[in-house]
Amino acid sequence: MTNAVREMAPVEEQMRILMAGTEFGDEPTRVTMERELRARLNEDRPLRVYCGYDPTRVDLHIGHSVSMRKLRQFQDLGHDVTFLIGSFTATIGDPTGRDKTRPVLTTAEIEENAKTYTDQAFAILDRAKTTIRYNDEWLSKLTFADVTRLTGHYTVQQFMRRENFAKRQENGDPIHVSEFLYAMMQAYDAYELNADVQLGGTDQTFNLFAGRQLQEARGQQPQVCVTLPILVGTDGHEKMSKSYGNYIGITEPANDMFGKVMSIPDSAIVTYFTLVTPLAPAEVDEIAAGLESRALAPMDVKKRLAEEITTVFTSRSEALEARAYFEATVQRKETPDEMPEHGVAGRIALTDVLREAELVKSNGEVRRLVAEGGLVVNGEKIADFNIEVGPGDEIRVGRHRYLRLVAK
RNA sequence: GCAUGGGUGGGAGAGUGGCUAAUUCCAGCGGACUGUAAAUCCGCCGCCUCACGGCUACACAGGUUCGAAUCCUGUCCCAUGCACCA
Repeated sequence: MTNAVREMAPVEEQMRILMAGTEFGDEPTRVTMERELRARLNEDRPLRVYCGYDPTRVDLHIGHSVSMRKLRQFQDLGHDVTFLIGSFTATIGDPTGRDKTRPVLTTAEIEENAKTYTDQAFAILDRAKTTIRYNDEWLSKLTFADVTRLTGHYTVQQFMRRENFAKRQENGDPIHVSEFLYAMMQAYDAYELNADVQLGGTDQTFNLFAGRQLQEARGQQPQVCVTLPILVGTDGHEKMSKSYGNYIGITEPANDMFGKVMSIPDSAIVTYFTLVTPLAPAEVDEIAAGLESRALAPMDVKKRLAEEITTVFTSRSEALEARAYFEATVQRKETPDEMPEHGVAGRIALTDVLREAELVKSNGEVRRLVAEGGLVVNGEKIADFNIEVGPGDEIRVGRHRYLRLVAK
C-alpha cells in the first residue's frame, strides 16, 4: 500500500468536507468518529456509505434532505452510496400505536412513498452512482430464532440508558418491547450492508451505535457513525417538523419555497447554507464572515440562500422567477401579473367563488375575512361579503393569495 | 384475570349537571408594523347568508333530568400496577 498511487482525494481535504456541518452528542464521540473516519479514508478505497429512510411519510421537508446532501458529498468524493429504504419497518407501523402519522402501510403504498423519496433524493444525489436498497430484502427473511439470537447481542440496560426510554420509565409511560426491536432492525441493516459509514440525524445516534455493536459482535469492522444536526424550522429554533408548522416542503412551489426561506431568522442563515445548499464549506465560511463583519446585508444573503435552496428542489430558472416574484409582491407590494385563475359561467356570489376555488372552507370564513379587511377585489377592500363577481375580476385573499376570474 | 386511571374540537390538554361551541397552549387565518411571508402587537378560528335563531359536536349505545361533555348502565378501546406465565 505504501507504494500505491492514491486513487481518492487527499484525506484531509475529504475530512474537511465530510465533517462540515456534522454534530455529535459529545466531544469524545466526535473525536472517536473523526479518528475512525480518517483511518477508513486512509485505506484509500471507496467506502460503503448509507443512510436509511422511513417511507411511511410522503410529505418530506428540506430537513430530510440534510443527510442526502451529506451522502452526495461522499458520492462526489468517490465513495459508494446506498440509499436504503426502510420498507420492512414501514410494514410494521408505529410500535406504540400512538403515532397515527405512522400507520401500517400496504406494499403498494410503500412503493408509492419510496418513489417519492427517490425522486426527491435524485434532486440531490447522482442517480447513476446511487444504489437503492430495501431492507425487507433481508429483514423479512429472518426467522424468530434469528431475531432471538439478534436480541442476545443487547441488554435491557443499554436501551434503558437511552434518555427517551429512561424518562418514560421514570414517568411510568409505556415502553413497548417492539421499540427495542426497531434499533436492532437498523443495526441489522448496517451488518447486512457491511457498512463503513452510516449517516443519520443526531436523533438516530442510538440506532447507529446499535449497528456498530452488532457489526463488531459478528466480526465486521464497526461502522463510523456520522450524525447531522436536526435542521431548525422557519422559526429558527424548533426542529423542522410538520406538527410545528415550521417546515418547508420539498415539493412546494418555487414561490412558496422561496418565501418560506426568506422567513427564517437571520441567525439560521449560515446553518441553512451548510446543511441544505451545495455550496462548499469555504464559500459558506466566506458568507458567514461577510455577515459577521456586516460587509454583506442579511437581506441579500438570505435571497441568495432562498435562491440556492429553491434551485436544488426546482431549477435555477424557477428560482430566479421566484426571487423576482418575492421582490415584486412582497417587497414592493405589487399585484402579480400571473395568478391562479378560476373559471366562472357569469356573475356569481363571492362566497361561492371562494369556496369553489378552495380558498375558504365556509361562508363564515368569508364573512370573517371581510370583517377583518382581508378581502380585496380589483384593488379595493370590500365591506360587504354579499356581492357578486364575474370574469375579469381579481380577488386578493389575505396578503398573498390571489385569484383571477375568467369566463368559463 | 384483578385493581386503578383514562377516551374532549387539526394537535396537546382543561372542564365534573345549566353561566359551555366548550378555559388555555400550539398550529391555522386576518390586520398593523417591518429589510422579510420573521419577530412583535391586535383580532379571528364548528356549520348554516351577519344579528336573531337554528343545526351538529366532547369513544359508542341506551338511560336519568326541564336541562348532560359532565350523573347512571352496557359496549369498545387505551394506560399503569399487580397477578399468572414459557
